[in-house]
Amino acid sequence: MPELPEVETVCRGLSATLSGRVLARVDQHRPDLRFPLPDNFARRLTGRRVESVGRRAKYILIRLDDGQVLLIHLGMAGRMVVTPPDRAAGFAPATHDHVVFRADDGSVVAFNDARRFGMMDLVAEADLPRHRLLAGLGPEPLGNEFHDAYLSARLAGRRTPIKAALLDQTVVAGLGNIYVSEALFGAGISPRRLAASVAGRRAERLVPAIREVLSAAIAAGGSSLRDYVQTDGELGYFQHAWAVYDRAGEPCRDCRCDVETTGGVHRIVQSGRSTFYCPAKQR
DNA sequence: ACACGCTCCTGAACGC
DNA sequence: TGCGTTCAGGAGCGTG
Repeated sequence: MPELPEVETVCRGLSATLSGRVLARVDQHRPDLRFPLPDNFARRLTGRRVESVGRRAKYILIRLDDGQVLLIHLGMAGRMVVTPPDRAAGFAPATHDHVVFRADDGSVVAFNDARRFGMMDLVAEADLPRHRLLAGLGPEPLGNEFHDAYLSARLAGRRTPIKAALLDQTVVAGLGNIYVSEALFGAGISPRRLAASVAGRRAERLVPAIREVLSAAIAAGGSSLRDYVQTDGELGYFQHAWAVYDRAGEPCRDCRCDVETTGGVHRIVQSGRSTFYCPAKQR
């Protein structure tokens, strides 16, 4: 269930494991994930040195020494399961380990994705900006290009709920269902409000609210990075003390209002997905 | 350009 | 115990 903070943490873990290492062996166990894997996928990766591991939106970018970039999206259930060298002897792929990377120090990284909503591609660095999966992405929410003037401009004229607009990766790249609910709570904005009406003061509140929610989750992920690398790659959401997400009927975080009369956190469905919010605090 | 619904797939959590 | 149903999630794609 990875959104930007989870992907960022995965990247950091992968960087610690793979940066500078040579991919000694790559095993591909099926021809496709959500899309077909590239031709000669395993062969093109084998023997390549990993130069760096980066991120764009929810995509992992693994740069290789021949100018190729391995592009990975974890979809909804994808995980990168790291097995360190001292435990890698006799490694056997688990169910749904679709691609297994072995580094020259003995580390094993398995891409496990039961639902196969994940994606991988292998592209030349020069073609990255034009790649069909990356070309339309909006700015990074933690970057300088994301500010209230930009957001107001992008939301102007849009007659869809702000919840849906923030899930649109061309508006801002990296938010998912959970952090959108959390950010709107932080900004005191109702998820039902039309996107076009989020301007001025509200946009000024929303941008920092998004940044704070993501930054806090990344910080929480950083603290669990050691576990992530050393154990089984289990990687749920870090911030399980959510303010509103998955808390229907409970008081929102720090809520002073009476649950008996307000009903607490409300759950509604927008665009077929759950949204959680506190009507007393979000307008 | 924008809005919306459908779809991919599986495991977990339910109800009977 | 076992079966069936529902739900969760990201985002590309087709249609209006």
